[in-house]
Amino acid sequence: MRISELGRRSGVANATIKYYLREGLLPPGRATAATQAEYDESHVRRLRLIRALVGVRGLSVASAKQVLDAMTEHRGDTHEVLGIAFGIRPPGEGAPDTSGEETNPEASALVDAMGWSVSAANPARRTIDETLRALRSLDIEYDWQALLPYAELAERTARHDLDRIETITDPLEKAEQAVLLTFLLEPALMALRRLAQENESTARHGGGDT
Amino acid sequence: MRISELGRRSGVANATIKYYLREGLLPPGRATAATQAEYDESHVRRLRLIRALVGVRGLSVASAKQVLDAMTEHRGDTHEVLGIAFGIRPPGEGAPDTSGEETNPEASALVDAMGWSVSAANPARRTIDETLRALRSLDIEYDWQALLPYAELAERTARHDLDRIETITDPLEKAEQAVLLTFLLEPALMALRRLAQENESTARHGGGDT
DNA sequence: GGCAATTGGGTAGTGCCACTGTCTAATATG
DNA sequence: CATATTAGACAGTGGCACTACCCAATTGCC
Repeated sequence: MRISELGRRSGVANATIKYYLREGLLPPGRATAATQAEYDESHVRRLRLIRALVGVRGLSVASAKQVLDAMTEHRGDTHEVLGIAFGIRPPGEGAPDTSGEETNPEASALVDAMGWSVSAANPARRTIDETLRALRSLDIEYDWQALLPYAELAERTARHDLDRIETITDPLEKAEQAVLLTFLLEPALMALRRLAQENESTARHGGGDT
Repeated sequence: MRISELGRRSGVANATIKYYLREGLLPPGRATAATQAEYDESHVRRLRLIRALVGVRGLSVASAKQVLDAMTEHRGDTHEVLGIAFGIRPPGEGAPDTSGEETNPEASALVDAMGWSVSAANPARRTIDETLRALRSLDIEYDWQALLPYAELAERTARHDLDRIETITDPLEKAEQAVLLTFLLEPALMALRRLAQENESTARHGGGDT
């Protein structure tokens, strides 16, 4: 198919497709002439993938590209794909690596306490220390130990995630699902927490309606 | 104190403080003359709060304003504050309300199944339906029932959140902590999940190091 | 074969956002 | 009184995610 049909089938504007092509998010079609290229089902799918990561999850186009690249390069290696994908930080500050040094003592303590084995380079460590630092700068007493119960719940969540991914045999699909379930599910999980919070709050404070 | 000291003490650039004042995120100081205003500790704190919501959590300035407004207006009513705060959607699409109609059948089914009592207006419902729709548009079999185990974990998370908030007696602080723990903790919780995922993945796939 | 319609590819423009810089008149301070 | 600082208003900046336009080549259709 040509670009117009691709646009129609994926629900993405023509000009936007060209933009994604330029940015390398979408692989180019098979050129049949100077002004003609053939796209196929894989392009439609890829576009939906992009829209999901950018639109639903809210990743930046650049971050989405990294995720997508990791996904297609290391097709088989779920572990590797996730490793790269985790390096993506949501829109926010992004000081360069700081790798090597143990700059995140609280995350380390937490990881140790949980008996987890995770790379020192996992940027999630920094997120945790940053959050705790922010909370304390607001005079809220909060340290890694306060996160322990959450870590326990996160562990179960992760087990669930991995259980699901393991049911897939095709290594291509596996890497893809790993990324999708990790990233796309995040807003939904936070949404669940909010629903649960409202429920719990209602239950405790009585029906404080409005 | 005057603006320069406020800037020094909060670590926010002078011009940025003026910007926040203009946007209404930061209440104006007590004007002592046409070109002089007095700021106090509450301004320092508020600035740290803003930076936490905008910088760490990644809220937009406009969203942060809504949260902050809700927090200061309905000081006592934790339930109310959270209700308003939940209305904030992270940077992403934002179709207007669609209130009233039951447009989110999957979220509703989930809420029913969990026996939760949450307002039909809670925007988290939409997030859930959106996510599920996105997943299915990518040919991934995923419905609200697949979310049930996560909902169960979310419920426990929420209980924890509320437990902590209940320890606070001062209604002012209470509302503030509710907002902070709900919002600021989100990146940390997702970070925990990623750490747990890496750990679990390593445990299952053997030490697939790199 | 002729011709309107479509296409690829490139460049420039748009709108929004979160600041940032500059200017002015009015203090504050030594 | 001289110098520095400030509040407040406004214009400018840089980044991002598109979006519009243009052109030459090609296609489909009569």
